[in-house]
Amino acid sequence: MGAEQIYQAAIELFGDRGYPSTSMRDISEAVGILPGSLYTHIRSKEELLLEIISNGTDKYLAALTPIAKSADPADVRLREIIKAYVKVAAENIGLTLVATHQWKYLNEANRAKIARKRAQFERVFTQVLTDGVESGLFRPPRDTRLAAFAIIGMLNWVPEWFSPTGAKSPEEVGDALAEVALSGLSGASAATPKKRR
Amino acid sequence: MGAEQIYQAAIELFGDRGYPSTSMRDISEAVGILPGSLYTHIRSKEELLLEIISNGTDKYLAALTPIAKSADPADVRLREIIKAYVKVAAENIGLTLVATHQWKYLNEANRAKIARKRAQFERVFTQVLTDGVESGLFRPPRDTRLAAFAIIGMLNWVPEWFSPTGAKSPEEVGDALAEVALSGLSGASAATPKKRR
DNA sequence: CCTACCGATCGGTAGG
DNA sequence: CCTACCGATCGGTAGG
Repeated sequence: MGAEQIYQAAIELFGDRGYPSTSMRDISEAVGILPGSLYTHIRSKEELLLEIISNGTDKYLAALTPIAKSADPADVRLREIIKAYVKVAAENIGLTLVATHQWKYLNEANRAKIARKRAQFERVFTQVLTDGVESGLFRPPRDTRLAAFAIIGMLNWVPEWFSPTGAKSPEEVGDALAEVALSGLSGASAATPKKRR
Repeated sequence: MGAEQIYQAAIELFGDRGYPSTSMRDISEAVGILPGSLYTHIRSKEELLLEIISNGTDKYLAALTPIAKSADPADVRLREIIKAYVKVAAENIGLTLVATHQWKYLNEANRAKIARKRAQFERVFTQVLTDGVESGLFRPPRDTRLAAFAIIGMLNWVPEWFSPTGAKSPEEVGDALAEVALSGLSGASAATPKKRR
């Protein structure tokens, strides 16, 4: 038995009930030891949260950054980034919920560390959007950062409704969201991307 | 002095720190009375949260439902719904954050009440999307509910980044988000809606 | 609206 | 990893 089981239990519990209303006693019950014994494996509740959020954000950066930096056209890159996000989110719902929302409960120093990673995450999107505008693939939006927030918001909402046992696969969800982001809902089928396989 | 000040203080505090980590003592300090005195005006912390979320959700339903039911074409309705959402969100950031995220902390009976209102909110979007497909204004999406979640997610993210003192007005933000939702990022300017005034 | 207080629960530790 | 416990804080109440 090790720290790993404690982290896994904490991810599920923090994701379900939130950090402040998950007690160390809840976590200790989930892993089957007594509350005080947790502290052989971890330093504090705060450190547990920091580690989870830090790893979670890193997982997204590792999945998205290579796509953003690839040589593909910006529209292809945006589509792949969206699909990659949905895939990671579908496989890590609890982790994603914690990383997206619960950094607010970190102390100031730790929140600053995570803020840097979050800014990096944001830059993945603004970079691809800027590239797309410069290469003439995207209409110049009124504000690039705002357009990035539109896409990021769409994605951040996924773990709130996606069901691993539902009818839609992560692939299908990613395709559908990429279509909204790239072509919107209205307009002719000319803008509709061809189904690839 | 009355219950109103307590509600206002609770909205700000719940929005900033979250429900579980806001204490009744925090709220009592914000309104300038002692903790026990709160209970002359409110029944419990739970009831305070329920009232806030219920009113918040009602505010959105009141703003969006009439637009959804209007006789305008579906694309116009969707644009107006998005703009109305952003306007309400910009004027009620704390309230919106609480209503969107903190219903999870309600007990089961109260959570069920709010779930009904949330389903109604969701139907505003699916209805307009369905209308748009039937009238030929929208391309048939792979899944209407999923397309609705894309738009809702985009909107739910707004209170996380919108700044009332920032450069963009709610109007501008609403226009920009409506453009992404309706036309997407890529494609010809033919799909770009004309600026209206 | 205050004084004074309740039992429950919190994160964490000393000492084994 | 357990026993036993710490001081702090929690939502809420009785009685005025």
